[in-house]
Amino acid sequence: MPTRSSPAFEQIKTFVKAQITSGVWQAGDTVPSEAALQQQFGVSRMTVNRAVKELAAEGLVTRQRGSGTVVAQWHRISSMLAVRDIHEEVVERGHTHTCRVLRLEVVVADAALVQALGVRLGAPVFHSVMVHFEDGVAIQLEDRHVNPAAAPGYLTANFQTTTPTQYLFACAPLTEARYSIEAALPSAQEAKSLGIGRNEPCLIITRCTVSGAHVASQARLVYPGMRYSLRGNFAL
Amino acid sequence: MPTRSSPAFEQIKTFVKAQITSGVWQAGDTVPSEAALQQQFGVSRMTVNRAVKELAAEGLVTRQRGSGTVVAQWHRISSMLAVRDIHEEVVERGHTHTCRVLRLEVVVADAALVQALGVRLGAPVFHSVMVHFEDGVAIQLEDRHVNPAAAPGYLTANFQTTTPTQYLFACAPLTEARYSIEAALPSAQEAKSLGIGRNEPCLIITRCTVSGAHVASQARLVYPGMRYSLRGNFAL
DNA sequence: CAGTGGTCTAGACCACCGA
DNA sequence: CGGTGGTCTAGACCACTGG
Repeated sequence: MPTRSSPAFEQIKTFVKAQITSGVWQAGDTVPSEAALQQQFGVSRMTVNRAVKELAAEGLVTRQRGSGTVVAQWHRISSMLAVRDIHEEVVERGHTHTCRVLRLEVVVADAALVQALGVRLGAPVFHSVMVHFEDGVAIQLEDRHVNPAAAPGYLTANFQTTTPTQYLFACAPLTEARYSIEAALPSAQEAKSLGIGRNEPCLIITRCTVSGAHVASQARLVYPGMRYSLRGNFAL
Repeated sequence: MPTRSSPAFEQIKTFVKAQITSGVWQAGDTVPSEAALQQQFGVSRMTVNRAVKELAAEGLVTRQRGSGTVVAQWHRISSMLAVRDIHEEVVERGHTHTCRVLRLEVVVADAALVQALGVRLGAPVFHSVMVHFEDGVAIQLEDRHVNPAAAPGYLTANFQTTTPTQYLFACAPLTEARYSIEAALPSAQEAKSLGIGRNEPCLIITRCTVSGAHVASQARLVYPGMRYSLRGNFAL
């Protein structure tokens, strides 16, 4: 299966993976040392090191300087859950993305915003609410608060051609983000804006992005449960 | 020459990250070539290569053989969504995990199971339904179908001391998984088992795990929306 | 064509672990 | 102490890209 021209380090990785997935090497077993693999494959140690280092990064094995490499206890099957720009996502599916801006305003920071954005109580904060459509169907309501210090021109942006995510990325390079994913019912206002019933469960992503010293933005993204799901897969 | 405080390749990575997060290098800008960085830092090319290669793996830059390295258009906000064992998860939070088995039986494969598990129509399939409690509060209903070819002893396992996830990990090494996350209402039976209202939205994870040639198991995990959320964070 | 990244070598020194 | 992995060098050849 491995192509003849596949790099040596890939062949070593494939070999080790095969030993693990076939059960020849069980969880907890020690993997041959770099010196041993070097002999077995007739390559330099750097090449073996790269192969095993990458397997460790993938979580298949754990390494201990001085003691050795062992097959990881749990082959953690995991996958990158990426939080992406909605426009990109829709276009990638071959559909058309449109957007309707419902609010674009300045509000005064209350206690919750002080906590979330790190601004002073009563300080001005930008607020936008918009609905994103995929081929005309509402799939996301985006309720966002923006720290003016991170994006002073936010209110004058053209959100017909640029999404808030795109705009914020351009003027406040991302350094950190936190998010949570939960299921809940939409508020009456949200249900109306999305054109769904009040009792339709939604996937709600709350995302807080940090750019350098500022918390740039906090977004509440509401997805109708019937129209959206996150998917992912993973293979060894 | 390299400072003893941190490896040279880490210092190079830190430098490049700083240029990106501070906005000196914008998305789409080309990053200095390996030869240039090699000169700048006075290290060998292998060291520079490792640093930039890892940044590419992290998604901060994209590399094109022959043309060069550019700052990635979107800094993916992403996090590992791991397939984890619920018992581990609860214990890690310092709480007590208990489990009530509602069903443990053999069923006959219908069309949906044929599709999901790759068994023949009418073939026997193991089926288990259990509720997991965190400090006595129901947080997950696990409805699982298991391919007997992957875990012949499934029905005789003691699920008071071992979770299905643990059991399957041990006897069917994982090679592949697919999942989807969505928001939906529980079925009447599920609501009753979890002790929640029929109208309480739930986070539903459907997960299909593959071990070698077999699809080992398909699980439907129902989390009461009020009691569970997925969280993640990301930092450059 | 010259420049880029992808891979690889045959050494090397170091920090760490277990006996 | 010998064995392990972590890092690094100063070369090298290759495949690919661009002008």
